[in-house]
Amino acid sequence: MLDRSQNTRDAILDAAKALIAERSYGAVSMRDIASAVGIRQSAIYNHFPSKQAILGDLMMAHMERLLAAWAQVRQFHGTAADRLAAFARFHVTYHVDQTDAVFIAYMELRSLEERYFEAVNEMRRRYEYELRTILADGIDEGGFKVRDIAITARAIIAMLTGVTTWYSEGGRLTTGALADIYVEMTLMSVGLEAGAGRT
Amino acid sequence: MLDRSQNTRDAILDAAKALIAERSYGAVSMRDIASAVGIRQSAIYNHFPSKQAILGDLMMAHMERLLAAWAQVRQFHGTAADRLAAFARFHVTYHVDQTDAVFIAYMELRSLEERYFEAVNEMRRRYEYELRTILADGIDEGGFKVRDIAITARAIIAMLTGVTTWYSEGGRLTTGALADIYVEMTLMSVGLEAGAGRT
DNA sequence: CATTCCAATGAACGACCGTTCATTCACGAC
DNA sequence: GTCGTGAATGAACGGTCGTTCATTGGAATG
Repeated sequence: MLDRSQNTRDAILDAAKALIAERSYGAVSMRDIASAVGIRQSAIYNHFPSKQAILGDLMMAHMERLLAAWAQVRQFHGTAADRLAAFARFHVTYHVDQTDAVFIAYMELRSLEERYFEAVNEMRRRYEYELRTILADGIDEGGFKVRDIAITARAIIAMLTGVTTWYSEGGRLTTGALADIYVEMTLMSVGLEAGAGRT
Repeated sequence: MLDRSQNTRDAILDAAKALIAERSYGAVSMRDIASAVGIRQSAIYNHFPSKQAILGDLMMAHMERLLAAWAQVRQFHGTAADRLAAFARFHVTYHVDQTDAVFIAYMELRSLEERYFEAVNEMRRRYEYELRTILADGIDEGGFKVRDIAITARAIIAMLTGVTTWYSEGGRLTTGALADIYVEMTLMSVGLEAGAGRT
């Protein structure tokens, strides 16, 4: 029965994600993870070769899901302003539901062994490149005021990702209203008027 | 001779800051810190009652220095745009030189026992309030397009603080040029034209 | 010179760490 | 009914963790 194995494996990943986000990788033990799943520590090694592999799996899966989700949403047509708005809206709405994974992805990069680190970092670069392309197109089209594409891209991503550090469900705003605000700020931050992006 | 004690104490704090920023609180041992300073682990307890106290001291000192540095720079006169520009410039230039402390302050908040956590969080609120005041003034004066003061303040701080995650000395930009870009993006993000703030 | 005081030491503590391994167990395939 | 397979177990491993403590050493004070 492969199902059971898959479920236990996922349960381990889920428990590890929640625990590491709460306490950090170094502060979570295999015994903690096992007891959250309802098994003994040694049983984990039937599913993962090491503690590092759990962290590596978590971060790789997070970045892969992020890139795949963006690939489904991205559009090549429309003005650069439209595509920037779409990017901002996607980033905020996607990340708001994944605060644990985002937190780990940003905080535990340094806890990763090189083999995982390189792969995760490469995916981060690919994601950032998507935004850089939009900014470059916006400059070509004429509407964007951007002094430095690399810095602007990172500044926008930092601004948008910041939502995960304070957002909590059941706050005063819906996800949509929250995204509206971030979309507008993003557009304005590259010199566009409020309301420029149609998305 | 009080000097020697003070120096050893500072050396412990400096070593802990660098090590924790590199590896995280949970992954740094008292033996690691001691050996970086050149003493034995047990000697640390002549200066700090516990490992937690070292982390607490680091974070409290960081926030106190930040608030004190801002208090020296802040101006009550000038337009809101000027003061926003001054805030952005201060935040970027100050944080760029303190990447270790900033990283710890953001990452290890959850590692802090409640007593320290409350104090540190209160100082963070005070700092954020400075920016909120500027935004509120800018709305009153008429020039700012801000849909939500709380979210805008956090978005701006996240954007500006983000510089610490990738900036490294000896990069292609001077600190001043870097700050110029962030100041301009900050002003535009609240709907001001590029070049609005005079600072 | 004698006294005080504090930083530093090295050994030890109980606890917990990640990982290994022989073994047990439940189950579907033949 | 037997076999093979893979998940789960509990005990154990060597090591490291934060912390304690009696002791030492070396200035500053009187």
